[in-house]
Amino acid sequence: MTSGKTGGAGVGGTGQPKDPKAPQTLYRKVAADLRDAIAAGAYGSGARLPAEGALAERYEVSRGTIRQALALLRADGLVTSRRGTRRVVLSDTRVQSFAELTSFARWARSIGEEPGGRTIAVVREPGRPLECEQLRLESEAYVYRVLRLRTLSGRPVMVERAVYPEWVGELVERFPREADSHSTLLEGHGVLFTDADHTIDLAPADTEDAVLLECGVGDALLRERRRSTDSTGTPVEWSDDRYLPGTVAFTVHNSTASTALSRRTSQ
Amino acid sequence: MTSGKTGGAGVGGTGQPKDPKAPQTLYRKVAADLRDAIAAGAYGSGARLPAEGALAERYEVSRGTIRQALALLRADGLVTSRRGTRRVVLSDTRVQSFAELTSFARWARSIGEEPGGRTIAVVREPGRPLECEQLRLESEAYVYRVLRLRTLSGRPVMVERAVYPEWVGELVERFPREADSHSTLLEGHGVLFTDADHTIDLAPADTEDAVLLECGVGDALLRERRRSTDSTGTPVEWSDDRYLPGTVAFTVHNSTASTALSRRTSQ
DNA sequence: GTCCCTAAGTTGTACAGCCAACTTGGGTTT
DNA sequence: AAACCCAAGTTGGCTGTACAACTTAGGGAC
Repeated sequence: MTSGKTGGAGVGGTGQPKDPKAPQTLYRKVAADLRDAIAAGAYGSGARLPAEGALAERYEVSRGTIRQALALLRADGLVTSRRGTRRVVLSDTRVQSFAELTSFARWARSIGEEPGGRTIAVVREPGRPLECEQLRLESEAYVYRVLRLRTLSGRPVMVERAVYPEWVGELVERFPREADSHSTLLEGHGVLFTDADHTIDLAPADTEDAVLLECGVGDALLRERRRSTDSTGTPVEWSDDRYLPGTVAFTVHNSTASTALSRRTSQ
Repeated sequence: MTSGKTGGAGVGGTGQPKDPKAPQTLYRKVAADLRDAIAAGAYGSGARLPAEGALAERYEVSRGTIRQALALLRADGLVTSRRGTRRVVLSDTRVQSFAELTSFARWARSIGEEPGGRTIAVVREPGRPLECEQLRLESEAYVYRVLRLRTLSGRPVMVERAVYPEWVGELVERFPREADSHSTLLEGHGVLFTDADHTIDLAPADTEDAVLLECGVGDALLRERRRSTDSTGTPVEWSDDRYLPGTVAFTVHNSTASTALSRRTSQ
């Protein structure tokens, strides 16, 4: 490298819409550029990536920055990393990871379907013990409970029972009934999701589920319970989502390098 | 710090059995020690961790090493990390993450249950198209197909249909029929799992499932399909596991910082 | 008392360098 | 021909430094 003041030798890839909330740091730009390059087939699946040093020269950044960028790809399972040999491209499919999972609407659009949402009911009442615990509120604290039916291209697919603490619920209450995505609306009000804990198992449909999803009472549904928190670790949402069988599957990549996925005994 | 040659001011925590395969690097030791401290309640849930600089002094390592250690805890959702303020302890429950998930036996023991396994059948035959694709073999390549019934304290809980490429299958074929854990046996032969992709959804029991799990044909089961690879990215195992409802749930932590979890349309 | 601003503390980003551990390929030896 | 060994290349681990971005608490102005 020559001087290293005016950085950037083509990191402004135009591949996909960037997450508006992600800070535009050097290593994120490099990671995004490498993602684009891999998705575009610049390095075929199974090909070996250039050495870290070579990438550092190309992007005119230090090797440490390159390593930060590659760590992101590594965590998503896009590339290997083994001491002694070059990194290898594992998958050339794009992973949207976090944002896609926290928002039903964003996920739906990413697979080319039209998301829909209809709010059935919003009530404010004292939270149940489990809910208060999940939201880290003192028991009996008031919460907002929102029942929504989610559709994919008009077809009912999922029943969402979300619970919010008061400071969030007051916002959600004012959202339009037909709003596509509560999470993007919340972002507009400064409520950001940064972490989520998911529990995935199987639950029988109750009468409400059966009516909304047009299935039989007792039919098995795929259930995802989720607690989302903001950057301070404060719980923002606790939700119980139930999907019709065959409409959705959950995928996880985990590695010895990072990522927490685990089994749990039910209840 | 004074000289920084003879390292280590008490990183030899004796909390839990260490993963024998994880290299004993400095930052892993620090991370393990911090995990132990958190689990032991040294910093109550919600407490603020010491600053990185303070930890660096205490452990007599550089701040960079501390940051590597904290990144591990961050990825597991144990602590927050926000610019400008100290890290906050989020959860004081231990997460075993990878090893626990890849091995049914290890998971079972971690929750205090006695794992059991009975191999029903082992056959060598040409792989089906889906299987060959998952294992990255040319189509029609020979594979080993292993059917096992897994029990928890004697109770049948899961049917495992694993498919291995020949070089692995030859090893598995020689394992005892009642072996608890194939994955630990494979480790003994130098076959290490480092990455896994999981797909979780719901599947109806076929006649074989019904007989083994003592449930009705067509009953809904929680299905986990998993492809595990070694450190070079070579697929080592492709498995279809079906759990009786109510016996297990899958949990994931994901954050904007790392981790890939996503929805997928079924099939 | 309330508001505002500043300063100290803390984490994030980036850079540079050094050595260890490991892989690979090629040449040498047997 | 096969086995062996060595050197070059590459990633992992660790240290040190510097600055930017952000939070928080406390003091001062009003």
